Amino acid sequence: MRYSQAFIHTLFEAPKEAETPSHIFLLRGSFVYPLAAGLYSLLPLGHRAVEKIKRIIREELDAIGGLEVTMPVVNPAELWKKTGRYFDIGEELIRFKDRRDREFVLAMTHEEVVTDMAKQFVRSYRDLPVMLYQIQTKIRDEARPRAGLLRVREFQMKDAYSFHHDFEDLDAYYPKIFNAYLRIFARCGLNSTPIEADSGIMGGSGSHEFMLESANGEDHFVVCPACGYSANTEKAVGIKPDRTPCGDAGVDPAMEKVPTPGVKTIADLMRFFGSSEEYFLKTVAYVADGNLVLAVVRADFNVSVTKLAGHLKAVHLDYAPEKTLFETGLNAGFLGPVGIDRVRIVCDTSITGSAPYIAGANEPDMHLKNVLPGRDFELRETADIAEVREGDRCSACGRADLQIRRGIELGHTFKLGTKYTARDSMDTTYLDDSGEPNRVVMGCYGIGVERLLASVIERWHDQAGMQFPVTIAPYHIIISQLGNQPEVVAMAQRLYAKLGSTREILYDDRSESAGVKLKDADLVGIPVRLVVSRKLEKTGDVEIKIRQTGEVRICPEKDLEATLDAIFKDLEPSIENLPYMEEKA
RNA sequence: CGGGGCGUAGCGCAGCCUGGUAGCGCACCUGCCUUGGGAGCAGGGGGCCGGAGGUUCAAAUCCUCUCGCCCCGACCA
Repeated sequence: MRYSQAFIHTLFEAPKEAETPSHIFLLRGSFVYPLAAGLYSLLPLGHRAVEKIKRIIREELDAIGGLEVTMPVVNPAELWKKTGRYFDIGEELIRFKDRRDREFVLAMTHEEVVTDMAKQFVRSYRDLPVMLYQIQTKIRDEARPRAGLLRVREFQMKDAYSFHHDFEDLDAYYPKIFNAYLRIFARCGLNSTPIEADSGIMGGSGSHEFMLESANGEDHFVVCPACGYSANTEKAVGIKPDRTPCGDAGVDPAMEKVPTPGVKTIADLMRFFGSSEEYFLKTVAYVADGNLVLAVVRADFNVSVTKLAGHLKAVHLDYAPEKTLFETGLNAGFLGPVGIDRVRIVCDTSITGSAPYIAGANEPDMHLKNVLPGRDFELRETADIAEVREGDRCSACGRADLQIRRGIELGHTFKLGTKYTARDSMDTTYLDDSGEPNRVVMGCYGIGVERLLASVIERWHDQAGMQFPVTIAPYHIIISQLGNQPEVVAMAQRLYAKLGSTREILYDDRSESAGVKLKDADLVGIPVRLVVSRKLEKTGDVEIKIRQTGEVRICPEKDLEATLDAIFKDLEPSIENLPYMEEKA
């Protein structure tokens, strides 16, 4: 492709809304064009890169028996009502009516549609297992799109669904998809970290998120440097250290009411009482599916909304409005577990009866000192509902302290089980070899395609621009023709014609100055740059520059093809030595 | 949804406080010239100053309301 015809319009300065590297370079490099918040057009360069990613995904999924389909984005609301998601999902799901007043939704994933398909066609155990996937537009009215392509409202997602005889069959299949994911990301040039993820209210027997460690990620996960345990902070469990003892051992003074006018926050209380965080109980009020719940943690911890929701099996969980508290006779800022009998109280496992705490007295401007769990209030319901912290000891091996990392979620694999095939959902069964009906068991697996492109740029860039891996670069080689002397032009065109039969070439034929051409070549990140200039033409040489390493070599034109073959072989990302999951035969 | 910031040419910005002919750099077009790191000279096109209402002889500028965009947080099948 000649640059002059390629619809590439790079920007010298980035639009001011762009802050993360991928966002800046995608805009500057003429890969994407914003239409509205979280809505982007893919320009030719961006489109080509995305198509390459999709090709890699298809190759890997086809290799494990996946069958590609395409399902509609517009779904009848009825289907979503059947599974309950119509009611469970908030404003993120776009709902509308057609001209005949029928209700529809714009699909954010396709569990309903694909299960409907399976219900129709899967009759016999002979039809299972089967894995169907698609690469299709997904629509989500995100509350806050951000960072260019990292979080958007309309995007292409590879979503895959597998159907199985039973959980054993799903368990046997799961490593295949897990390993395919590792290969997909590796082939795109990314070192992904699979972490244990929260499987939400569905319970389920397993879920992994594939993370790219990145300062611009929005997710947090823990890793144990000793045993390799890694999990989303929403799910991760650390060992909660005991408190340092204080007061006289064996003496448990009686509970005592202390006036604390206007002292509401833990920070204020620490100043007031002169004690550290771990001697306070932090009580937070939530409304879980319409019911008031108090969550109590030791104050050096924070409540994990995900863990609490999981424990309560709640679909909707939110902070309780102050009005609700007031109506129940409770006071924000002075909440505590003592003397409450009508409201459900969940205590974190960090709370033990071994020593007293300071807690809210449930009346305005009052706190209680020397509150002993078990004595002054009942520890009726205890669960791990606290967020893991950096430095908590690993609960898997007990040998090292957990580290918290930031990352971008590249993909998610999930043993769904029977949430969608259950009788009260899509009621999907098959007949086994003895003619008995059995429930189909499912898995689902997603990858955000444009996010993957943005992630590659987050990982592979420098000051000057993007540094694409050869596997997903929009072009393999850019020929920068410096000068317009007839010999130089002839040489550039000769290379363009010759190399074009085996590789994708972007031939910069513009009459721009040398500086502009070289800067643009760096910006758009084509992995190999060939420079043709007057000086080089005289000696019959071509300059080769490798974008990722910056390595430059001068190569005689006659050796060019062999040299490039070796270079490209070298640049191919490896899929060896990944943290593969063992596959059963 | 809460907090903060910003809307003036495709992009980056000045002008606004103190009302009076809408500007600069880059990009774009024409010509000459030039080709190893965002050249040079000359000429040129491009604006409902986000929108609506108000104050005023007069509004990019002052007032009110609205819409949009970005960042932080909340939320995220």
